[in-house]
Amino acid sequence: MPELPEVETIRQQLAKQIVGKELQGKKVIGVNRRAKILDIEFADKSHLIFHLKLTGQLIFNGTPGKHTRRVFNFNDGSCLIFNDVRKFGWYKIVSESQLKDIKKKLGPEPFGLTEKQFALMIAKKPKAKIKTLLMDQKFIAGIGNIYADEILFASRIHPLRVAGALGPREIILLLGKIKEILTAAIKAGGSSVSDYLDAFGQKGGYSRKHKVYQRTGQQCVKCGSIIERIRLAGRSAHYCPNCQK
DNA sequence: ATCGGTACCTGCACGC
DNA sequence: TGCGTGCAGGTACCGA
Repeated sequence: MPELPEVETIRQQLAKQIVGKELQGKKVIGVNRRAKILDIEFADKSHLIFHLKLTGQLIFNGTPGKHTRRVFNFNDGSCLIFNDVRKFGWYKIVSESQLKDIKKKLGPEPFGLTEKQFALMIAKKPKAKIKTLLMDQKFIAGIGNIYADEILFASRIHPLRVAGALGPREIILLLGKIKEILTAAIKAGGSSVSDYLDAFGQKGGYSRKHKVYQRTGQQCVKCGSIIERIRLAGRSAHYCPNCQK
């Protein structure tokens, strides 16, 4: 499930619980995130990294169930449960240099981007549809289907618009909304559409704030028009036909 | 080089 | 009740 806000929520929660503990004799010295990858860092410079894909969960001190793929036991008796209904998620131990290679292939983290940098990135992809770009992890890291839809609604940009057609003011607005919405979603503990749970097994509160995602056929909160859904690059795109041009 | 379509896997909601 | 269809927070791989 998780996109940047969900992985970041789990990261913050886990960091408080497991830093300083030992897993198979290796001391945890940090819990990091890059894009949608969660990274548990050990004192010996190895890293246990996870990608939760659509339905992965990491529950601290959870109870193993039907979809539990792995239980990680810490030296103090606590544990971390990895659940994944659809089995797309993965975890592996990597070295510092392997992790560096993985990170290198990803685009920039949204929060560090300046308007100038973002405008330059957009200018290099004039023909790409804007929603496809937002979800491209090599273009910008961490945004998936939920937040791409919500960000475009907040920016009043139609998902099929081509990047080259965005004006300078729209590009600045878009970057602002990317940061604003991701920040708000982290604050709310992410979005729970169906499977997502945080590291304590709780649902995220941001789903209640979705304005377009999975609101097909319902009224736009701004103008009352009916929210539409189209197919784009194999995914659903939800948008308000009146607000988003 | 960049696009869309498909595959990976399981479960759920819906219509007949 | 049961079956078939379509859909789901992601991404890798394929051929056009």
